[in-house]
Amino acid sequence: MENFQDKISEVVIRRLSDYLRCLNYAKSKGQTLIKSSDISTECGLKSSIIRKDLARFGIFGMKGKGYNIDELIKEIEKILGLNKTKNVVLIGAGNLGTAIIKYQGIKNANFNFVAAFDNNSDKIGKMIDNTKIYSNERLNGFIKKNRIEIVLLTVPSSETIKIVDSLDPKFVKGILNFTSVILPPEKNNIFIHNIDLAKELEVISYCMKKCLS
Amino acid sequence: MENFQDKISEVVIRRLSDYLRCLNYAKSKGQTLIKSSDISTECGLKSSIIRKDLARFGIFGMKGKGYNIDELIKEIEKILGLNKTKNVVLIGAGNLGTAIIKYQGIKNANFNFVAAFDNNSDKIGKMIDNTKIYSNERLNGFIKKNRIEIVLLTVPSSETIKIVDSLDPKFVKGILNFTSVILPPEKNNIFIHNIDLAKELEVISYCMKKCLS
DNA sequence: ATTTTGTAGTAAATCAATTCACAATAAAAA
DNA sequence: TTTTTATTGTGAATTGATTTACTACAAAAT
Ligand SMILES: NC(=O)c1ccc[n+]([C@@H]2O[C@H](COP(=O)([O-])OP(=O)(O)OC[C@H]3O[C@@H](n4cnc5c(N)ncnc54)[C@H](O)[C@@H]3O)[C@@H](O)[C@H]2O)c1
Ligand SMILES: NC(=O)c1ccc[n+]([C@@H]2O[C@H](COP(=O)([O-])OP(=O)(O)OC[C@H]3O[C@@H](n4cnc5c(N)ncnc54)[C@H](O)[C@@H]3O)[C@@H](O)[C@H]2O)c1
Repeated sequence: MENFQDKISEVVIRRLSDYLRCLNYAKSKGQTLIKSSDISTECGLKSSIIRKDLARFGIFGMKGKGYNIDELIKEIEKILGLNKTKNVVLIGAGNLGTAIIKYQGIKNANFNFVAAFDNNSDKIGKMIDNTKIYSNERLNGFIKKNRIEIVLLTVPSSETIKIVDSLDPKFVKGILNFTSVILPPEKNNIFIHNIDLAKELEVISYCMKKCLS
Repeated sequence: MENFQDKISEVVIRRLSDYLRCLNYAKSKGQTLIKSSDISTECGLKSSIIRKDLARFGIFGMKGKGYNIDELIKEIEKILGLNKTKNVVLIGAGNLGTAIIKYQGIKNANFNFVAAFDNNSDKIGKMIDNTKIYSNERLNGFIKKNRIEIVLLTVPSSETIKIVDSLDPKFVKGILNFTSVILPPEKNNIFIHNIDLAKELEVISYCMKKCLS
């Protein structure tokens, strides 16, 4: 249904993620149908682009009525690959890593937060909430055995490259990189996204300046 | 120099931030000149777009030689508004907030991390590293007195809207919102950027799926 | 039945971003 | 000098994304 697709750009995928949030919200209020114009106000977009985005993936609504929310959620989840649970580990259980481990948001939905890894012997063997911290040495065995597909990386920046290069692309398909080493969008067939606090601050800084002029 | 500018899109600003990182790296290695093609390999872009981005802001290199690194850094910092220090506070000194407070990365450069705020009496008055945690009640007075321009928001999502609406746009010009409530890019004349972990995971999930097909 | 209403679907038009391709020019080499 | 070399700067071409504007339906109202 969405595989006779040419090239989908990342902005489209980001919009689908917005639609999904909006749909779940509408559903939580008991709605069962939604108009493209409702999604559009909620997400700050033109309604036509929403219809176009959906049509592109072979998703159609009912003329005069709108889209069926449940169906739409299911379709978008399928497109985003959220219909199949993915196993996730975190590497580097420091300040940021601990915050993420404690954060419940990830454990919902379709991401199965399995374990954390660290190389500090004070931390190895401890639990953070329900998540056990293992020694880094067991990382690759664990990834293989537990079919880990996603890695959250929160080690010191000096360790970033070494760890990324050690991950087995046979299993690991995606990395969310929180370190300040900016990695390319793909490396060894693993997709990488950088969460770059410095860049976000710089963008905000620019916007603020413009607003004054 | 950069104000007879029409409309600059956010992607250009994000690229400037990339160039800056690349330039600082080259500088740290002792280079004084850099070619657009060097920046281009480092940032994964075509060299022509780098030259075009820079020319657009009235920044020019030397034909046959390249760009002067120091000058380029200074110009980009000016464009991004990094030449003037900005005061920053964090609201919500919980798990994530504490990690950010302890993170040294922000304190460098041009962001002056001033204080944290919380409404939990167990936390008020304590220090996290060198940052003091104040009561939320003192927030607006503090913002006014200390000319706080940027807020990092790490409160529980249920508190997000209330706090955003309480911030005085006379002083606060930008918010980095880490909560799971997604805010519009601008509200009450304050620029807002959302750092949305769920969305990043969804995008990664999509990329992974595509890679398998 | 027939008309009206509301909203989806989409082709064409517009707007925006990127890349190409090459002239301009400064420095280095001959 | 003159020639060669390297790299910038930029108009034109291309590619991509968004918006407009209108048609096609389906349901509701008359
Ligand atoms: N804290 C933040 O808010 C924040 C913000 C932006 C970026 N970052 C980045 O996130 C990363 C982590 O920051 P932090 O503040 O949590 O640092 P931290 O020092 O508190 O945590 C790093 C953890 O990684 C562990 N570690 C070190 N080497 C390791 C290895 N080879 N394998 C496994 N574990 C290893 C350490 O034992 C430690 O527990 C850094 O790269 C930092 O630049 C942090
Ligand atoms: N921890 C993460 O990795 C992570 C990741 C993504 C998003 N988030 C989001 O970040 C936010 C914070 O997450 P957390 O894990 O640090 O939660 P947390 O509960 O540990 O921290 C929240 C802090 O805010 C304080 N607080 C509550 N109400 C307040 C108010 N009105 N004014 C000031 N302070 C107030 C609390 O006392 C607490 O210290 C949440 O919205 C969460 O959804 C967290």
